[in-house]
Amino acid sequence: MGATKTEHFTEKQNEIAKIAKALGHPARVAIVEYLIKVDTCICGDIVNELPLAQPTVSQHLKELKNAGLIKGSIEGNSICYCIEEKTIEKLQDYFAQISINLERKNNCC
Amino acid sequence: MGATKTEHFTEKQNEIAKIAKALGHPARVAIVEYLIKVDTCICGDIVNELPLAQPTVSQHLKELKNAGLIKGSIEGNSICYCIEEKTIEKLQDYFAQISINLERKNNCC
DNA sequence: AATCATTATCGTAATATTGCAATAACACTA
DNA sequence: TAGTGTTATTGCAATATTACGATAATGATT
Repeated sequence: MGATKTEHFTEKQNEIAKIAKALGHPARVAIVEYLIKVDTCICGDIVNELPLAQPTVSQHLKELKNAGLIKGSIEGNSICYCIEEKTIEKLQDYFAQISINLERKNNCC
Repeated sequence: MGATKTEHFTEKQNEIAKIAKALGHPARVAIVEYLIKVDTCICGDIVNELPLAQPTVSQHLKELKNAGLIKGSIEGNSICYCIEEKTIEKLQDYFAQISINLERKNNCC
């Protein structure tokens, strides 16, 4: 045991969980926020922005990429990372939809 | 090592990461969706809705409660669980803000 | 070609998560 | 109070995550 039973849940549920999980670490939240703050794709400067060692940052970037939250393209001797807007949008839509459904709720608690 | 270095990040980043982490498992996404779908607080019927054993569900509920996504109140011999709307709102606001910032971005990729 | 700068991968240790059987705790009911 | 139904806790095994030193890989610079 110890492995998540993904097969029992819907594709959408697994998708949301995957994206949420990628944002389930403050370093990765910080990376995403930084990419948005600098207002452009960033080439070779993410490691210095974080209080973590280079391999650790690299691993976090990999996970964000794997979840589709960022994309990276090789640019000379460094790598340009930027936000994958579609995925952020997907999350936003999801929570917006949830909020709409919540408003219809007859608050019983 | 192995423990997250929360002390190096902002309170907001840790807060968002904590909520996102709680949603980083399809079973917990399913629980939240179910609580919203039934359109009311639900008393003693969550275990049957999930393809997991009762102790596992109980643990997931505990984590959702710990992250502030749901709240439970004792109601006779079962427990009423419902969505903590404030927390969902917090997430929604966060992603809405991010999306606004993204729109201002000069898309370079 | 040698060096430098940047990022990725490997290997490893510490810790956390996932899942469940067994059991406990609790309130209701007969 | 014995029994029933519901939820929580404990204890454990399997797996995943987090972090980083060492090292490799890659492209640019000299």
